[in-house]
Amino acid sequence: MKKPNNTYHHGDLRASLLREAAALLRDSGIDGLSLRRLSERVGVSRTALYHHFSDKHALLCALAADGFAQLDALMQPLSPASNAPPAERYTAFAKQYLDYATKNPSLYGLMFGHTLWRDKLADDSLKQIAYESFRHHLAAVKRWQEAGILPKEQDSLRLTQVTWGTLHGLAQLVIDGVYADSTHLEDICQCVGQLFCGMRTAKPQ
Amino acid sequence: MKKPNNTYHHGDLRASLLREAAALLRDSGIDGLSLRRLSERVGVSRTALYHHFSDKHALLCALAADGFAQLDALMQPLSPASNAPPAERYTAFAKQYLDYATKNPSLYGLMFGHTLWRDKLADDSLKQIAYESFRHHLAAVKRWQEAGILPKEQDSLRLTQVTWGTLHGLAQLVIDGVYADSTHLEDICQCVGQLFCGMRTAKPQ
DNA sequence: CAGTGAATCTTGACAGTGTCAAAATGCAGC
DNA sequence: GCTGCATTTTGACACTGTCAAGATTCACTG
Repeated sequence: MKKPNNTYHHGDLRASLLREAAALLRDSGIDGLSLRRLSERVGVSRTALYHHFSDKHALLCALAADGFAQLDALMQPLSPASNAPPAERYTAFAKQYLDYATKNPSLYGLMFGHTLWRDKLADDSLKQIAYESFRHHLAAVKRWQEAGILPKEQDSLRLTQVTWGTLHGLAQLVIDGVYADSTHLEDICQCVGQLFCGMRTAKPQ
Repeated sequence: MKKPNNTYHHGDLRASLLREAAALLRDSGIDGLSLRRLSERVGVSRTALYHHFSDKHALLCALAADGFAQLDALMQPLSPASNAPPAERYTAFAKQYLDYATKNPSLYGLMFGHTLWRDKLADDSLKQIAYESFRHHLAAVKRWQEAGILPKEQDSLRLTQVTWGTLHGLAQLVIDGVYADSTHLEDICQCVGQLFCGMRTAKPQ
């Protein structure tokens, strides 16, 4: 009886939900992203969502998966060689990672923090894209080790975990504003680059 | 009219709330810590808490402050010199930090993640103890720089931010089980130690 | 000891949340 | 044109944090 207009079936609800959810997340943070507010914003009932996502967590997983895809794409073009000194190249890489994190704080917090992983709630597609992103990072670390940018004697897997851990930890600290603010981001990245590549001989390719 | 027994005034409610809240946090995680469950567990009304904490966030801040105190105390005895090689000393330090984090995952997540900081909701006592903890770490870094354990040429503040960031990021990754699991914690810490102290000459004191 | 004020605790209520069951609606195919 | 199915809605439930108003007890003053 209600809604006699031709839009009972929304047609593209899943995509609309994701789009508006991302906007809501960006504007109001993770706490401001409630299903009622989202559905109201999309112009649909509160439970319409359940025919496209099994759960609220499923929606959040999809958002996080998009975030990983963005982050992965962003870090891809970093691989080509340049003739800058190793430390500077790694510094630029760190800067790019931290820039993405600080420019999308809520999304970044969703991708990692927010119980998605802790409670085994991450669905398979999220796991897949997240692990793929890690494998890309691992491959880059191996390349940098062979190029003499990162220490060759370290196990590549451990080194990847540590370097990613460093970037991730710094991102969190800067986002939350606990021990670092974004005004000194440049200096921090430089310190990271020198620490990881510092003593290494510049041996470009 | 109710509760004719002599326990209308609980007498030590604030402390009891904190104790049970910590237990609830440990057992059921951050999402399982609701004020109703907590008050029921303490045996008191749902709003009794509001006479001792202005807010739920205030309670969480108090819990987090306790966590910082524990972490700070734990890392204090690490300062005395030993004659082990630098990398091993730092490895042990990292291991201690990550052990605390992984053994108290929910509390650690509360101390950092959980919007306490992001939304400027941290009250002054929490800020104070957290910053004090950071200053202790900074002082330790300076000592280690002078002892030749950490690179002397780096700015101490930046170096502290980076080293803490590394430990923090690894803690998060291990806790959430994203890219690292706790079985390889030893190896990871070793990698950290060698990375930060690796090329440095062993110059104890 | 009586009595008053403040501190503490309880009950009732409200808006908000995620989610399930059942009914309503529109689309595609026989 | 009718039937089955996917989609959407309405109603309801248990749960959350928090406020206002009343009940109870403690500490202190006269």
